[in-house]
Amino acid sequence: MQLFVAHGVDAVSMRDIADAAGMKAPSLYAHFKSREALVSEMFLTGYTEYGRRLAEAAATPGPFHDKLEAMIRLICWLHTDDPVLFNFLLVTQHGNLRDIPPEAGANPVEILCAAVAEAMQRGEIPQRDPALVAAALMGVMIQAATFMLYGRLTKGFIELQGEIVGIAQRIVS
Amino acid sequence: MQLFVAHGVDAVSMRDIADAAGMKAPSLYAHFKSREALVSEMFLTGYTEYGRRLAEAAATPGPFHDKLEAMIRLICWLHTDDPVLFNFLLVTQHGNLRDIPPEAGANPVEILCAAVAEAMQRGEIPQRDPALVAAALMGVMIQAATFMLYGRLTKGFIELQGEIVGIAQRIVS
DNA sequence: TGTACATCAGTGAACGCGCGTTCACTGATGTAC
DNA sequence: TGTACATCAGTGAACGCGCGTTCACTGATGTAC
Repeated sequence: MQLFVAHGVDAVSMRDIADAAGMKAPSLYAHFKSREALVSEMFLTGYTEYGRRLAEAAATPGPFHDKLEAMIRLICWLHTDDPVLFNFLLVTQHGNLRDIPPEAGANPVEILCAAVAEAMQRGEIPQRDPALVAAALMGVMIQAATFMLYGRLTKGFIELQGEIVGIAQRIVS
Repeated sequence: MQLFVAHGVDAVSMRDIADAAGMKAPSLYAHFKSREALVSEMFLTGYTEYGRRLAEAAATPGPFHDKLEAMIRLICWLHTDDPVLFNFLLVTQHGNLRDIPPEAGANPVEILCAAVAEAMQRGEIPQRDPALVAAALMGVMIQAATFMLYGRLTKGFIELQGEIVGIAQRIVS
């Protein structure tokens, strides 16, 4: 993942990957059917794990504001805990998002959209286009991560957590 | 650009590009020094043009809220006017952003950051981390565009313009 | 304990392929006299 | 008007390279008797 983030997914060869893993290229084929399978398995594993965890946070009992805060804090924590994984998902999203099975279960985007839509139906937050509001919430996190990746934001998610929760609350208010 | 957006930048060969342009691959070298030069010239041209236009919108006279609204509406318009260019910039950002010269002049991100920071200094909006607030504003636009690209948001920027302006105003409030 | 065999992660060498790129050449168009 | 030449965007054929991938083989480890 470090290689993919540093050089871009398509600039990394099977030999590069094998080197980083301390083996030779042919050995990789004992673990992955093909290069494409390797990349998409890495992506899907991380992506669904994020989905699973986000679903937990979305299940926080109480009002929507609590759920939202739990989700935001979770994402901040995930980024801080394993920046390489987060950035890998960030950088490769456009190459892999097309092929994600649309099954809602463990898809972070789907989960956020659902949580927002539900809160609107219950009248906990003002009725707006739920997909747009979900996009706005995701956008804050993703763009903040992007700014960090390119050094435009020097503080990390841990320090910014509080401010981000504030922004999110205002978005849904 | 259509090819790049549809298949990903690295999946498109010089022969593909030449075909789409109604010529043969070697002819491309009369116009671009190399494949890399072709891609980065396409990116940089679009990116700086966006920067130029955004700088105009940021120069809207009056209070920050007017500037912000002008910028949001401009971005909505740019996306609607030439979705292929917008999506090209969206999808290729992570491959090209690293090599952008840091000269502030025509860099959309820089311009937004500067506008936000200035409004904070003048006390027009609450003092927060300007880079984070700028990231949040960009994030809304970019993630909305991403949702549209992957069919998760069926409405276009024209219809959503008003709601997006509202979200942006709440972010900086 | 010692011997024979099975297992299996890992490897060296090689494959065919499609890529980016080069280059001598073409042939239409413009220009000079 | 006709002829000779200059210009130059575009091309066909070919190049070397590094890629993903295959496959027969290795050699360490575990197991049966």
